[in-house]
Amino acid sequence: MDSEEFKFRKPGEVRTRFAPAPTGFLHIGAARTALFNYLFAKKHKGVFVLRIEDTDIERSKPKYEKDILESLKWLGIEWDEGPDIDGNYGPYRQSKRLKIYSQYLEKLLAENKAYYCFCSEEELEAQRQYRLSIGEAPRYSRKCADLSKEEVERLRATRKPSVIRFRLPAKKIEFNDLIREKLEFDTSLIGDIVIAKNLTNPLYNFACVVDDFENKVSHVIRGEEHISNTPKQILLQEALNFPSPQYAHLPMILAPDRTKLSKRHGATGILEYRKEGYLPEAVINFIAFLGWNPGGEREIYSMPSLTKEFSIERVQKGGAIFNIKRLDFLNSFYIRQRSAEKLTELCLPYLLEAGLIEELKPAAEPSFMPSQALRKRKKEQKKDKVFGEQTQSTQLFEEKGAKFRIKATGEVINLAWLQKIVLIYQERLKKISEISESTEFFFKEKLEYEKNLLRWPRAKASAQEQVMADKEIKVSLDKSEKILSKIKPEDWNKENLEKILIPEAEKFSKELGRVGEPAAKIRETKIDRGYLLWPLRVALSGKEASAGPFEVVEILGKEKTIKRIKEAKELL
RNA sequence: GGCCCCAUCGUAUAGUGGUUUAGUACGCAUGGUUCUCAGCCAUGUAACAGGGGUUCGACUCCCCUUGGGGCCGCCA
Repeated sequence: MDSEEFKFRKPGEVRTRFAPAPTGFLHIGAARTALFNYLFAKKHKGVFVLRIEDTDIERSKPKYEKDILESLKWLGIEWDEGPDIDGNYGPYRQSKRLKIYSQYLEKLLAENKAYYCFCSEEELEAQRQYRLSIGEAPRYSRKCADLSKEEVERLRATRKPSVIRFRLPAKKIEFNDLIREKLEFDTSLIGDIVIAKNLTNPLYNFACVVDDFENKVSHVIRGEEHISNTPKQILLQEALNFPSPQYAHLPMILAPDRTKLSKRHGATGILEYRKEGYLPEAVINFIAFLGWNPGGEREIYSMPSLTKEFSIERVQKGGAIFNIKRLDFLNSFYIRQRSAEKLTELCLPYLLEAGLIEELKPAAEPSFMPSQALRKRKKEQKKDKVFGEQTQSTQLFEEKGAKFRIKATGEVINLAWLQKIVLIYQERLKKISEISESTEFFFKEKLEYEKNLLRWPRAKASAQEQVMADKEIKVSLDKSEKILSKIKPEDWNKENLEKILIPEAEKFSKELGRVGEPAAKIRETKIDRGYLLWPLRVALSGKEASAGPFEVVEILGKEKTIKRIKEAKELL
């Protein structure tokens, strides 16, 4: 409570904090602030504190607190001190610390460093407009600054609305910003700021100063928008006899049009990125490089290497534009790094969500399970249904017998089969969420596509402008069907299929060639496997772009492959 | 309007007075591998905002202009 307590911070000990207001979802900018505080603390073997600044009772919402905690957890930004993940905030939520603030407030009042102000909001607004109109900074007139004790008592007794103002000393303030170096302010331009609505309702600048002191914060790393709050807070520290922490103000993160990042520019909440299928390591790597870089040419950094390399001096001063293409690049990189098991686990929720597959009904709940435990389990399952913590799929992985069913056909499938699909799309995914759209053809009963898609497009682009005729497509598909029908089930794998189909495709290219041209001439033309492989692949996938035909044929299996070829021929 | 902050390719950045015909990555373009897409490989594209100083020498230091941003709440 008293400034002696501050001395409990060991000399040289680094303590940083992230102090968000739960008035919105945790967005990219705030996440980076949290990251840099975390990195700085870890780099210096210090302590990272999380504190919830909910003094604005109107706008603070529990759902935002939850969102903040869950976002940080997902990103792997772990706090050493702060609320428990499951809602036990202890002293790390300002609304739980009102007594502490009121004590400091009374002290300031008693020392005449703060005073009650009874001016009405209308009055203040009129003043503000006036000062603005004469080209000056709006500043409080100090009308109530020198009210006598008796007058204050009288006014308070009448229950006239009041606030508490800080008698802000007019002086030149200079502080050293770790990123921007020397910053100077003339506080005579600021005026007496309101530090509390009343004894039990502190406002940001005041509560922040008290908490930074109480939390023994050594380094305040925060966004650029707080630069102008810093002189006010330093003055408050002086009045309260608190030591000043070191400051570092991070550059803004801007939208592509150089304006402030907002909802207009797509997803801004961190958890939205999770839902879209971004990996936390990609998001971390990406935001770490917004306004900072280690100086070398390495671009891929994990949390541990970031912790090792981070230095506040290398933080940029200018604002950084958020470039989603780069995030996508990093995300696809990290997707390619994941193991097949992990990636499949990540894809599962999307496949389920898209209604492509469903989980086989689990065995009925044991009847002896207490109803309370049952309800709790149901509740948790509901919460984590799709994009939560994926606890369900993890569990399923552990149970070897995990099975799914293709919704459209009712076929029972296992994880190994899903893993094969995921694997051939691993290098094609920018975001996990793309898995359902690009692989849906594996799960459909019947494909729907334009008949023209079956035509090999390169044939169309040839000099003669000749297109594969329907008849030729049919010949091509017939050929594929014939070849594939002869392959034994035990030979039905990618390597074998390739070994058989490639020579056949080359042979077919010579046989067929382009419409109307004599075989002799065609033999001279370049071998083009597309005449056989393209119609085949489209017949199986119904898509212009997909994974390779051999892989698709293998995974689809003989029966479905033949069926789809037949269905394609019916289109012609 | 006042105060404050910032400024290298489209984007993120390297660069801390001569090593720079300014490097890297993303993006984009072209070519190769390839039935397609993706991936991979190769090549290319593109920047020191402008003007004054200081200096033998300036992307690097100083000033001005311009441009961008932040704050000026009984929000944080």
